[in-house]
Amino acid sequence: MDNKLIPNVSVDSIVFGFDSVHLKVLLIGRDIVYKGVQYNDWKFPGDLIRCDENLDTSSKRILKDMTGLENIYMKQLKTFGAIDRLTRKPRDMTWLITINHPEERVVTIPYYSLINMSNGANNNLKLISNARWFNVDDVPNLNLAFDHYEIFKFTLKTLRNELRTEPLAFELLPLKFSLSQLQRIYEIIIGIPLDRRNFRKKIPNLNYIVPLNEKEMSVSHRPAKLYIFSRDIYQKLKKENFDFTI
Amino acid sequence: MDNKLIPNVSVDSIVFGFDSVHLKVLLIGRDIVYKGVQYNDWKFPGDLIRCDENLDTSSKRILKDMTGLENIYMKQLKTFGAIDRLTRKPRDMTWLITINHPEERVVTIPYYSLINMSNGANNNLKLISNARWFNVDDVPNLNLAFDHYEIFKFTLKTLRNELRTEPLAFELLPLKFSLSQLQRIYEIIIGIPLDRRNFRKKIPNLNYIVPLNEKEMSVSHRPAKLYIFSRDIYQKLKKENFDFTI
DNA sequence: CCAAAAGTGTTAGGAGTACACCCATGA
DNA sequence: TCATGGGTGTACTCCTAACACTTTTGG
Repeated sequence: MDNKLIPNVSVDSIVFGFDSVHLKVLLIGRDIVYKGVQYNDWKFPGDLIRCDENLDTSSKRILKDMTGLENIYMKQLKTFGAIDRLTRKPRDMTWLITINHPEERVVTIPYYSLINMSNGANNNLKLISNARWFNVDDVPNLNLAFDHYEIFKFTLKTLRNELRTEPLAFELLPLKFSLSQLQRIYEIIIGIPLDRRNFRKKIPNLNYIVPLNEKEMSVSHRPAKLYIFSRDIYQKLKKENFDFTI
Repeated sequence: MDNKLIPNVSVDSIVFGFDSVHLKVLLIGRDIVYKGVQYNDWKFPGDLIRCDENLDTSSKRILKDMTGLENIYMKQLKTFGAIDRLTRKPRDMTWLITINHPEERVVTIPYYSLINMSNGANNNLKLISNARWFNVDDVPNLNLAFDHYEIFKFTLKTLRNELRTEPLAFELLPLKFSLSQLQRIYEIIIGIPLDRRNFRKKIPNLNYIVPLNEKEMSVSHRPAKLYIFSRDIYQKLKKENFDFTI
C-alpha cells in the first residue's frame, strides 16, 4: 500500500471560528474556467485521501496543507455520497477532470473543526491560500462548489445540537475567557438570548469552569474576571456521573 | 455510470430488534476457509456499493438482499476507514480476495436500523441467509469479522444517546404498545431502572403518545391500555418549539 | 463625569424524585 | 383464590425563569 490517492473517497473540513462577536466559517476561493467562462466560487478545504493514511490523519493533513491550521478540534460527521453531488453544477466537472477521472463517483467525509480566531490562529491563512472567513449567516449559498452548501447546513445544525451536550464552546474561546464571552457563544450558536444572572448562577455548579485570580486588561469598562476550562475535571465528573447512573 | 461496484466504499447495517424483553442485534454467519483452516464467524450485513446508487439506497438494497428486511428505520453513522481494518485478522483476507482486490483499501459507512421483532418481521430471515439475532450483551466479540466489534460498540453507544433526544423507541415497538413496554425499552437501552409512577406521570404531557380505547387481549393479568405514537403530532410540536425558541 | 460592560438576589412556579398499595384478568 | 403485571397520589426538593440596579474601569 503506497501513498497513491483513493479515487472514490475524499475528506472536507468545515472550520468554524469565533472572534468574540461572530461565528464564522472558513472557505477557499476557487478560480476556474469551464467552457470558456470564468467562475470565482468557494469550497471547503478538502481533497481525496491517500491509501496510506487513516481518515482523521488525512483530514488533518489536507487542512494543514490548504490553510496552515493544525492542532485543532476535529470531529467526523456523516458521509455525503449522492450520485450527482459532483455534477449538479456543470462547472464542477473541472475538478473531476483535474483529478483525472471524469464521471467517477466520489463520496466525501466531512469533519468540523472549531477554533478561536483572536488567537493569532489565522495569521498563516492568507500566506498559504486564498482562504477567507465568512460570517455563518453570510455564506455564499449559490457560490459554493459541489454539494458544499448542503454539507454546510447539516454541519451547522449538528454543531448547534452538540453544543448543548458537549464542551465545544471552550474550543472556540481563548484559553482564558470571561463569562460574558462564554454566554455570547451559547447565544450565537443556539440562537436565543440568555438571561445574564441565570446564566451566571449555573457556573459555580460546573466545577470544570475554574475561576482565575486574573482580570481583563486595558478595557475601557469594568474588567471581567477570567476563567479556564479544565478538561481533566470535566472528564472525571462525566465518568462519575456515568458510573453512578448505571 | 453503470452499476459496477465501487471498490473502496461499502455500507454495513447494524439492525437492532426488540422482542418485548431483550434488545438484540442481527448478525450473518460466515463460513470461510483460510490457509486450510475453517472459521465460522459473524459479520454485519453489508457489501460494496454500486456506482449507480446513493448511499441510503445501497444500504437498503443490501440489507434486503441479505436478510429480507425492508421498510425499516435507518440512520447513517460515522464512517470507519482505518488502514488496517480489513487485515487485522488474517482470515478476513478471504473477503478481499473474493471481491478481487487484495490489499485494497475499503472504507465502510455503517447504518443502524431499528425493528420490532414481535411483528413477524423476522419470518423471512432464516429463509434467506444464516442470520441470527444476538442479545446485545452476548455479541461474540472475538468472533466478529473485520472491525465489526468496534463498529458495534460505537453504534450501541450512539443508540443509547440518541434514544434520549429522538423518538426512536417507537421504531422498536409494535404499532400499538403499552406503557410498560415503552418503559422497558428505555430501561434496557439507557441501562437504568425507572420508577413506574414517575414514568407514567410524564406521558400525558407528551401529546404525541396517543391513548387508544383498546386493551391487551388474552394476557393472564390485568390487561394494559394501548397507545400509539403520532409522528404528525410529534413533528408539529417539535417545529413549534423550535420556532418559539429562536 | 460619562460610557460601557461587569457583577449581583429574590421570588414563584414547574419538574423531578422517592415511595406502597389496590385492581383486573386467566388459569 | 392465586399469580401476574397494570394502574394510581402525595409531599419534598431542586431547578428554572423573570426581573433592575450598582460597580469598576478608561477616556
